[in-house]
Amino acid sequence: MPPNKHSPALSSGSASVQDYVKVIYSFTEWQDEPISSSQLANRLGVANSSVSEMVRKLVELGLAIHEPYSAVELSDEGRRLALAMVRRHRLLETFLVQELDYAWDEVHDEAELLEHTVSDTFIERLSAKLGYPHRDPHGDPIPDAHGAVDIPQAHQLAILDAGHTGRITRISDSNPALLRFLSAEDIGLDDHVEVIGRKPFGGPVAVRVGTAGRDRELDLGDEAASALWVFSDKPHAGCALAT
Amino acid sequence: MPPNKHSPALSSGSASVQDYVKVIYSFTEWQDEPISSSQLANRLGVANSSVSEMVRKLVELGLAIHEPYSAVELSDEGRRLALAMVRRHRLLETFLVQELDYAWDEVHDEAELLEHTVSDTFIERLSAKLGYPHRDPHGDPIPDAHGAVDIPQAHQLAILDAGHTGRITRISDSNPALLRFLSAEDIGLDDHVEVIGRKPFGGPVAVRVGTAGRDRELDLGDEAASALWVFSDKPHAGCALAT
DNA sequence: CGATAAATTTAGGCATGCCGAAAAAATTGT
DNA sequence: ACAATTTTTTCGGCATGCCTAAATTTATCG
Repeated sequence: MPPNKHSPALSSGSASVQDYVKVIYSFTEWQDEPISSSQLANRLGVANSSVSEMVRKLVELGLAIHEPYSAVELSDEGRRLALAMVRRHRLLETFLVQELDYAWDEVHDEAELLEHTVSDTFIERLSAKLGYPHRDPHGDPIPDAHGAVDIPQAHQLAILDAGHTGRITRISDSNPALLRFLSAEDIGLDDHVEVIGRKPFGGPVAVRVGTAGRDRELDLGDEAASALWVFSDKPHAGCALAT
Repeated sequence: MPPNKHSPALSSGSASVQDYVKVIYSFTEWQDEPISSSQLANRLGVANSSVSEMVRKLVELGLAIHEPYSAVELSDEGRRLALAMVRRHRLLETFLVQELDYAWDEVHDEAELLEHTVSDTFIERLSAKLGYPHRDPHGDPIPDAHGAVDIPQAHQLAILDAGHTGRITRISDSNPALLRFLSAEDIGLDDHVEVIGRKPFGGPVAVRVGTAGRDRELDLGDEAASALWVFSDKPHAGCALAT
C-alpha cells in the first residue's frame, strides 16, 4: 500500500484490484447484463485463470459478489471503489485535455496509469482547478466525490432510424483511431445530429451533423455510429431507456 | 512494463529499480562519497539483504557498478536514468505547488509516487506549461530533458561562521516538519541571510534573514541550519566547494 | 596480530499476480 | 437425454521484491 492519503473506499485496493472492479463496473454503465469471467479476462488482457483467482480475492475483500460459474457483480463497497476510480480516470482525462493539451485519443492510456497513483488530495484539488466538471472530454459523466453520478439518457446513433434528431452527448473512447477520425471530421460533443437514412442494420448511417449552422451530410460506418451516443429529441420506441 | 511512451533511459526500470538508482544518485548530488549498501537500505526503508539482491540486478542491467563489499556507484546509463527520475520528481513538485496549491511540505510524497507513472509526453508538456523551470520549489535544480543539470554552488548554513552573508538557494525537503517551521517563520528561497554568531559547532546559529527590507534576527537549530543552503557572497576557506 | 564488532552477502521463505494445462461444470444441438 | 463444445475453475509454476536468519567478509581495537 502506498504511503498515501486514500479514502476508505480506495484503501482496499492494489492497482489490479482497482482495475478489475472498474472493468466490472464499466460493463454495466450503459447496459445491464453483468460481466462474465471470460469477458472480464478479455477486457483486462489476462488469462481466464487469473480472473478466477482475482474474483475469489475480490469476494474475500467484500468488493464483489460471485457464485461459481456465473457472472460477476459488485457489492456496494465494490461499486464505491469503482466509482472512485471512474471519477479519477475522468477527471484526469479532463485535466490532460484542458491543461496539458493532450489530444482526445491520447488521454486514455495516461489516465489509466495515473488513476492508480494519485492521492485523493490530488484529485480533489484537480477537480477544483477544473471547475468541478460533471463530464469528461468524451462526454462520460464524472461521479462526484461521494460517488453520485447522473447517467445521461442517451442512445447509440447506430440504433436510431431515419428522422431522428438529437445532440451528441457521449463518444466512446474505446477506439483511438475512431476518435482521430471523428476529430478530423470535426465531429464533437454537443453537435446536433439528424439521421437522414439507413442502409440495412449494421450498414452505414447517413446523417447530418454539425455545430451551430455549420452542418454537413455524411455517411457513418457501424463502428462510428455505435460509438456516438445521442440525447434524442424524440425518443424512439425501439430504444431501451437508461435506468 | 506499463504500455507507455518511455525514453530509452526509462525503459530499463521498474519502479523499484528507478527508486534505487535515484537514491544512489541523490546521495552524491551535494557531496562526493558513494553510497554504501546499508545507507541505501536505510534511505529506501528496506532490509540490507534486499539491497544486495537489487544491486546485483542493477549491475546486470548495466545501471550500476559494484564490487562485493564496497560502495555502489552508477554507470553512465544509471546516471541517465537517475537524472530522468530527478527531473520528473522536481517538475512534478513544481507543478503541485504552482498549479494545485500544494504546500511546500506536501509535495514530496505525491511526487515520489507520480514520478514512476507519468509518461515522457506528460513530463515534457508539464515542463512547457510551467515555463521550462530550472529550479523546483525547494531550490533543487531540475535537469533538462537531456540530463544536463547545473548544480549551484552553495553551502549549508550550518558550516558558515559569523560574518557570512548570502542568499538561500536550496532548502532540503527531507523533513516536512522543518519545512512547515520555515514556512511559518516566513523563510523562503532567495531570502538574504547573514550569520551573526555561532554557539559551539552543532549548536544554534544566530542569523538575520529576510526578503527585501523585511529582515529579522533569529536563532536556528542545527537541523534547520543544515537544511538551508546558501549561495555565499564571500566564500569561506573552511567550506568544501561544490564540484 | 588476532578477537570481536560491524557491514555485507547468501539462503530459504512469503505475497502478489500472472501463466498454461488439466479437470469440472454448464451449455448446446439433435 | 446425452454427447460434444464452451466456459470456468483448480493446480502447479514463474517473476518480482521483499523479509529473517545465518554465513561470510571487512574493519577496529587492545
